[in-house]
Amino acid sequence: MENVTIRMLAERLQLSTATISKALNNSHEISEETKQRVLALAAELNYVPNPYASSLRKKASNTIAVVIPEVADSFFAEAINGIESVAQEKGYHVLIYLTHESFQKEQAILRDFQSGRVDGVLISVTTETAAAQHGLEQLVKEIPIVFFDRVCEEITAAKITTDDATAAYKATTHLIAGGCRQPVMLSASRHLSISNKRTEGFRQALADHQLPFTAASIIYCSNDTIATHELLKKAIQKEHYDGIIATTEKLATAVYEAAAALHLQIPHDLQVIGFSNLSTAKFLNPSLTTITQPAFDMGKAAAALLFKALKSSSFALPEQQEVIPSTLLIRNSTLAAAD
Amino acid sequence: MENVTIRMLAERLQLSTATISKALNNSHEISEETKQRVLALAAELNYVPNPYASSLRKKASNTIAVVIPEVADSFFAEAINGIESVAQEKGYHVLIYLTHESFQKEQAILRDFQSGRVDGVLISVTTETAAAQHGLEQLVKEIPIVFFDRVCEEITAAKITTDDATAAYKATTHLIAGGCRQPVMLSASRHLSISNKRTEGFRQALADHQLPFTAASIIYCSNDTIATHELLKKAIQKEHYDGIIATTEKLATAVYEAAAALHLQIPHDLQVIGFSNLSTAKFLNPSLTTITQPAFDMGKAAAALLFKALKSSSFALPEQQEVIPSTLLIRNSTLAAAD
DNA sequence: CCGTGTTACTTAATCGGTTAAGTAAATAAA
DNA sequence: TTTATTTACTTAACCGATTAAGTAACACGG
Repeated sequence: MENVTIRMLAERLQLSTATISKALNNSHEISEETKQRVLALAAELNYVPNPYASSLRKKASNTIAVVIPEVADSFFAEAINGIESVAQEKGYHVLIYLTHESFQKEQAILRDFQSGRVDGVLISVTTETAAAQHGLEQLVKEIPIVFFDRVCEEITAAKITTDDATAAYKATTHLIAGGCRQPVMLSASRHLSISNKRTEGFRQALADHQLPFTAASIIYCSNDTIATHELLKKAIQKEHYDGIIATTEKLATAVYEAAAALHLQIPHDLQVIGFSNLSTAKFLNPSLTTITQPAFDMGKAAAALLFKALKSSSFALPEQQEVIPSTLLIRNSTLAAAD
Repeated sequence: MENVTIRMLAERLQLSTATISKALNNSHEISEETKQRVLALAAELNYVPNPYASSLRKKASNTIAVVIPEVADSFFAEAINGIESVAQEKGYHVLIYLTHESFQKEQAILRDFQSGRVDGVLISVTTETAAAQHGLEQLVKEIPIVFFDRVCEEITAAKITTDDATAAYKATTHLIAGGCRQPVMLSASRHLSISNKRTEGFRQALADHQLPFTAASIIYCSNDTIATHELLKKAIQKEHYDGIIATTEKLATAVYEAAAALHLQIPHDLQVIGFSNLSTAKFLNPSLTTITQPAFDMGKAAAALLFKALKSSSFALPEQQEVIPSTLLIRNSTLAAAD
């Protein structure tokens, strides 16, 4: 059986395709009676409109893109959840693209969006992304786009972030309160504003407690699990760190792995705080003190902002910013009590 | 600036749109020289073809849909990873739809696919889905579709599964070898073939070890976290289970939660095995013995199968089946040693 | 009774590509 | 030299919906 089209409905009912289209879109130009007849036949024949014909004509796809580094990170998984919940409610479709932290892939993906494939974009950039070289600047002007979590500092655009500097400051203070004198921060990128802000909060907390900030205070880790494991083991042995702030979920578990390999007891030999949304954090051995980001809400907020812009073109999207606070959840991988 | 179209290229080069189209598609009808001129101008003007125009005419969207219950489950997160890796390689786009275990949502989503929005579908059905009522039977005939993990037994269609019965049998045997005499299986559905197969493996293992299979041997849990928690606590207290097989990731952590609430020691009071892909399983307290499903590979296999069908229409997709084995990873939440 | 609106449609152009069918010129074969 | 074939294009239809513009029929106020 062929696909049912508007033309088929028109022929059956001896009406023009224009009438059918308008009837289906509940236009005031069409009589109640005709609308009923059209709707009835459409239901009977199981008519489903071709979205691409409609998109082509209307220049709107009812589709948004989500561009993220990976899904297997509970922050992004939860964020997708938030995004999808809003999109589904608004009748939008969600295309998903994984960059795997590759700036090249990210660029290729974004370039494609100039085709009009999507009405808007939600993006969390790769660790390699530095806004300068990027066509991002250009794209922001051409298509509604909302950055979330990993944003580009240099670009004027809509952004949903969490309070990274404050969170890092709190985490660091918490480590110090637990007796830590040699804290280190594991960072995933030198370029990302999110990383720099966390570094800033970390540095500030060290300064406020008269602890030195040196070259050894930050370790930049790659996305390569094995390399990171080796790097961590060597660094911990050499520098005798007594506290670690892991700024990504993967890095947090990497620390547990390294500690196990070096026979170090968490938290007595080494305190650990992770930026993580793992629902299993409290069941880890020992349970992991976390900076928990409001992933679901950030996803929702980003999507909501985007849809607001899509609805009214007069809405000045690029000026919107929102910061949703993270929470320090104190568990057994650190020593200080809650205050 | 307006979007660049094929017509604009045509006017600039004093050629017909047909020539431009063919040149861009590297048709043999076009001279090398003209192709170069077209490509050069396209690059210069940053031409990106409108996918919807092309989809409309070619009746192919270069897009697939992934329909799953949720993303915040590491099985599905990894599966998406596998799917996306294949899709990206083949130049396909991936639409994602979350059913949140709602059969109604699932139906609405699938119905939309009759519009031609996607060239193929990868689906893992909801816990509520029973094939019979479903329009699934119909859809399978109309559009290439591959079921993965949670399949519909009654439907003849392409399926990628893991060895659920065998895995459950192994898990049960392992519990029994550790001294368990009152094992219980936590199931997420009465309808799903995946659940029934696991039940079957469980039942068989009990029978082979002269243990009774009663109404209390299986607990059906809903998707409601709080209700599940209460249900679990009560059941464990009442029936004095000494071993639990949690058939979903969420249920595994729910068991840890319930055990903590009841002050039960895992594994001494209660052994636990989870069907789970959590990368943190080995860091849990105690580390969790898991049946680990090959999530990434199942995603890849499902996508590969789908693309094979999309490439050649003569390929008999509905007859394809593949079973990829799961692995029992023995850790500290159970007592028996590896054999 | 005439002009003005309103109602309920139809006609035809349009979105931006793709492709079957046609054509003119050049080349090869007979 | 004539016919057949190949090359490199063009023309125009088409995919399926949307929408600006047009129209016929009827109602209504003055």
